[in-house]
Amino acid sequence: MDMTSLTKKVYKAVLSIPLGEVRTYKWVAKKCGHPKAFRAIGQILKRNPYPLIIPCHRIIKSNKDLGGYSQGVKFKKTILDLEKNIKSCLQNKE
DNA sequence: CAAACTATTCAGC
DNA sequence: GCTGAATAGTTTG
Repeated sequence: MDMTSLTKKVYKAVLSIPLGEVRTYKWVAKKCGHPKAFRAIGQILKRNPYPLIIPCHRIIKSNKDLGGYSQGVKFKKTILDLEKNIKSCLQNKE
């Protein structure tokens, strides 16, 4: 398990993102203490050994652009919409 | 150890 | 709004 300086911090940062919410690479980079490692973070997420335990689909570009996804941007969009649906369901409690 | 690659970001026009 | 250049870290040889 390559827990490099960024990897470890990125994991926690990404896992800290609320359901249905999205953060930018810069946001994660800054939270990790590496405000200029936004690209390296993308690399880690892309090559991350556990894409299932890491909500890497919640990471998008600063322009609100999806950016990319290890399993396909299309899938990423689907998950984002799905998470929003789940969030909506949780708030819709009577 | 050095080079190459990258799911990005910023600046200029 | 789009194109070009820059930056920082991971990965591979």
